Amino acid sequence: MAYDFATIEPKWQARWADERVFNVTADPDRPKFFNVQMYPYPSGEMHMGHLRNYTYVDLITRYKTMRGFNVLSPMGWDSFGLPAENAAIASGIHPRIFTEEKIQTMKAQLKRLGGVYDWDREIASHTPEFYRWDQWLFLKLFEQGLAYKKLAPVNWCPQDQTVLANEQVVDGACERCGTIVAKRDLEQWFFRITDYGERLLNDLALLDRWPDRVRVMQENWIGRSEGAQFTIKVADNDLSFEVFTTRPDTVFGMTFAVLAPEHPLVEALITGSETETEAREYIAAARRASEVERLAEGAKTGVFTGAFAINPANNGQVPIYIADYVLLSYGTGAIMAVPGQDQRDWDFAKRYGIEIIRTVEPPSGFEGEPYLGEGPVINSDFLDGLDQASAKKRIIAWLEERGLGFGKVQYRLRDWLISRQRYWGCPIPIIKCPTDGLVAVPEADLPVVHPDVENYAPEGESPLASVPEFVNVICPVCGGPAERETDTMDTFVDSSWYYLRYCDSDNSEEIFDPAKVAYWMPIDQYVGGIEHAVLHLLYARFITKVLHDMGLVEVEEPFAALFTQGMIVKDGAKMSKSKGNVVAPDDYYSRYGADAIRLFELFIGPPTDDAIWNDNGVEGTYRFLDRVWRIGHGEAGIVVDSPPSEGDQALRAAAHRTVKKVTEDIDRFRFNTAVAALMGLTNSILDRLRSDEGLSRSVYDEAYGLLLKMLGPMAPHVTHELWEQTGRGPMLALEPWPVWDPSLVELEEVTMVVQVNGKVRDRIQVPSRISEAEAESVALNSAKLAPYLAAGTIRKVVVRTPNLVNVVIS
RNA sequence: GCGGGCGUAGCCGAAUUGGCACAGGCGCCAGACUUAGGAUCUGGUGGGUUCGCCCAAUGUGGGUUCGAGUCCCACCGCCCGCACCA
Repeated sequence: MAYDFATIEPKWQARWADERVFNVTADPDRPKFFNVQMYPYPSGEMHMGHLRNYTYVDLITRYKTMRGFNVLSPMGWDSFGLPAENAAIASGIHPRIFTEEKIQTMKAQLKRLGGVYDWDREIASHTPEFYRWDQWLFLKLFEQGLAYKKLAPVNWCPQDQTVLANEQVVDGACERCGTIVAKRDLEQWFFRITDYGERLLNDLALLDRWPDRVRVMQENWIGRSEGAQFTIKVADNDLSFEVFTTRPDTVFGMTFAVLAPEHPLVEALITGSETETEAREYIAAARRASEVERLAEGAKTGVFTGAFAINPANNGQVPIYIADYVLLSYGTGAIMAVPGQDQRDWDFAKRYGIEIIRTVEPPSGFEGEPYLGEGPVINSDFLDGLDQASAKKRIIAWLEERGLGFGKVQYRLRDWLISRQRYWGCPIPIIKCPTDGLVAVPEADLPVVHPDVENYAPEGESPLASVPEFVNVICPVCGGPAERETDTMDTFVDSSWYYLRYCDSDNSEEIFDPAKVAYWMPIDQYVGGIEHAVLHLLYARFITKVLHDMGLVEVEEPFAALFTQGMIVKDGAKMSKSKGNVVAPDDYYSRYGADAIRLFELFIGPPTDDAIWNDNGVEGTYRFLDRVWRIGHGEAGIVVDSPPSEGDQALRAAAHRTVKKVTEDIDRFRFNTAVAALMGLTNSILDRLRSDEGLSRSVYDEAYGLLLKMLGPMAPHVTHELWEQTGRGPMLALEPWPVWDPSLVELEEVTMVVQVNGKVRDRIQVPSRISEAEAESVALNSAKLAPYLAAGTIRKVVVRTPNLVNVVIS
């Protein structure tokens, strides 16, 4: 009879909760394990793709618990954000009501899957109890000058009616809604993450249990480059501009200079020049162009300003151009152009007939085009003959001696734009006073609770601005009338520190107790999607370092180990509501139960890889669990009260080998092969049960007990029920993880392969401790080898005990 | 363009170190049970076979090696990241 998961599942879910099996407190006497999944946005919709992650995290919680760790596995909700707000605009329902309903739905789904968390520590970022500390954190950054407001050209999403951080712009489009972003000059709040750029880069080396590709992505994003910055004077007037270059060694090859169209000096240079009209048209066109068009690599175009620059190295005069291939936002927004050693400058010089001077000797036979490789410096006065590294040092020293420039490290990383013109986010705790400027809300007045509004739709500014009772306030410094900041914070601010709050979630006096954080941090296993490789994960590292510097957090890095799981793909696309290819779990729950779903999620493929959904897969794992059930209920064969046969002994050894295999596979995140190994063990038990002599009770009890324990974290409901029903104990989750007997794992006898010239010609059972000489002798005496050996002369015998002998003949 | 990864059966995949290629599952075929089967169970599932075995095979072509899915080179295809960053 098929097992009754519909009864078993609620029973055990209730017991885990009622007996508080997975609720924990800091205990310095026990090794801790802090297991966290990136807290989800409460969309309310959970499909098979989501369940994969939750299954992994729950498996780790249960496995590490059985391994003796004090495991903290909390859950929370990234519950501010646009979907709730957009739903509110559409329906008029308050985003809080909408969000809290979704949270309840998702929580029920997690419980239905059998996920166990310390729910006492549940947090939700939209609650004043949580966002109060967002605001507190903001004030701490503000005090230190790490939060500041400035007028800057920023990314504006016309669809969402809000600004976006650089990290949220993908290929020139809003990463949320795909709308092409526009540039706007706006006063916005920034976090000074660039102050931490070097540390964020260097400390990537500490993250040896992160995927390489995530580290590489962060490295690229931070984008460190070494070079020099120096001043270039404009001929015939007092103007000058700064340039940054990574190739100061090629300065003698500068044959023109380029300013970005938005560069502040441009106006002065073109006014009254013979190319003024042309230049103004070019600048206007560049401003009109979208980011995507600007970034599309194509023909290098530009306009001569009519002005000339003086090369500080040799005082030669070169033309100054405006060109949109130079970006205002990187470096100084102006470059020295050296076509001999730079492809872009070469393209531009060719187009406009500008002189090209090589300053690096290309290898003989090198044809055309800029030379980017190493070679002796030429045409460069006192640098001639040097290699590139020496020339760089020499020219930087030369510039520094004369006060013309200096060596510089440049980062691609920009400050983090954190203000948003939306309703459903944490209010920024700042008061704008006509007398005192930007004033911090006193800590005692936190939280700045965000008010109800009539209309959620953003219209260029935050909906909070439409609430006079909220906006109008007394300045805490001068007591005069003032106005509140109405922007809200990027939700990535919340997620940059939420995991710390899990350590002390109901603290109403401080953001957290540093002692509790010291016990639990760092997170031993962090699990989430690759899409956060440079967003959340970089911000969280930054904020952790800030809190470390404030003395609140001991660790410098929050996530000791990172696992990024693959997606579930169906019909060639990631499972998502918008693609219309989601597989909802409901049918599978009612037909096969939670354990079969979990097991298939584990089995579907290597956890790091995307996996293709298979409609029949859950049925397969269900069949497997049903076999396990029938074995436990004596429906699958015969258990006999007699001493173990040879076959039984082999099964016992196989069971111990499986313990080793499964333990090692879980430790290295190879859940798919761990499940396969358990299926293999089950098949082996069935073989013995169905054998003519039956399976001896002692071996059956041991092997089946091991199977249940190993399967426990994967398919917890059915295994807990079987554990209890077969009288093994009251709570499988609290049993210790099994250990394998090394003497059993090592086989007594192995099959030795005997090859002739690399082809398998015989297989011989030999003792696993066979000596090389014996192995060779056994192999050469093989009757099956005789005809081959007779046909030639033995040249060599390669022996790899105990697995293989290869006889080379000719 | 730069950087990284991948390519194994009809499908998903396994193969810690260079050492028996394809574990486990899906699908398919046959049989059992059955009023029935889209349930369940059993067996099979590259080709050939005198049933002992033999042969072929890890995208393509080369190389190193006694031995290559694994290492090296070139090519083909797919995926990911970065990309006018000076």
